[in-house]
Amino acid sequence: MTKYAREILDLINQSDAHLTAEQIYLRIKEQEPRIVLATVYNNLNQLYSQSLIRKVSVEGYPDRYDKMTRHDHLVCRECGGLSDVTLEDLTSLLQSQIEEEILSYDLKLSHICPACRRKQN
Amino acid sequence: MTKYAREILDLINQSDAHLTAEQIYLRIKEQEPRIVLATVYNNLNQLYSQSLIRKVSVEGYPDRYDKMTRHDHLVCRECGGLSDVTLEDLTSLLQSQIEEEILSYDLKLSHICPACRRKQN
DNA sequence: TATTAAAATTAGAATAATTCTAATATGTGG
DNA sequence: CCACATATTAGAATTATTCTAATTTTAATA
Repeated sequence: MTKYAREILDLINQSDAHLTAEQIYLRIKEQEPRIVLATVYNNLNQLYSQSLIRKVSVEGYPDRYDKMTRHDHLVCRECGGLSDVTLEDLTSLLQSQIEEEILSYDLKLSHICPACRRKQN
Repeated sequence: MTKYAREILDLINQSDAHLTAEQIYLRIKEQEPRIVLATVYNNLNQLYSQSLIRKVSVEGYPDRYDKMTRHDHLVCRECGGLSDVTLEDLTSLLQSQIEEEILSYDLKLSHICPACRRKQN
């Protein structure tokens, strides 16, 4: 694994935010001023295809990258904001209901985040 | 609801495919040759914000539109292909595990579709 | 150590999906 | 029929992401 790949992976694993490629680029750039956005994308794609990171896509927003630790997501219907939530592992419950072999699953719960709820009232 | 909105909604409700905006545009255009892609997007956005249709986003592919009927999705890890699968409704099981009010949820199961499995071997 | 080949990175153009803007058309209530 | 609101069109603009070609770095080898 290259230096950049390592740094990007560490950043994602250490951060609780759900960073976009652009945000990751800006963060890494603080330490590595010569890095370019395409390199970040290249590395993210590689890390992703090696299953070292997750990609979270919410319609209307750029993809965000996340650690592999098992957890689900709350997505705010208003602002698209993501937060982590850990619910019971549903793999076997789901697998028992279909023939198809499930490799993994992705569960997103939609809600209104506290900040947006405040704005609404 | 306008004529175009109605036609787009009907198309989505009648089709089992998970159509992209572009595909919807081409289909509607057969009957309504003057329609323009932006109109399709406008109408899709409106239908979506009225909760009359769903939007399914899989990273790496354009958003697809789907009927509201309760069901989950199988997403092929290789080709991004979507298929429907109806598993038990998990709302109350999930809601019982967190305080936050869940408005809805979106469950995607990742697998390798039969076509891609054949290619692999 | 110098040479080479492979892999990674850079720079910037290209692409694809979607949104925006301004002008025009259509529909609707008074 | 008029005036206004809403929808649609045309096409430019934007955003996220990928691609291409040139350059740099790395690793392996003579």
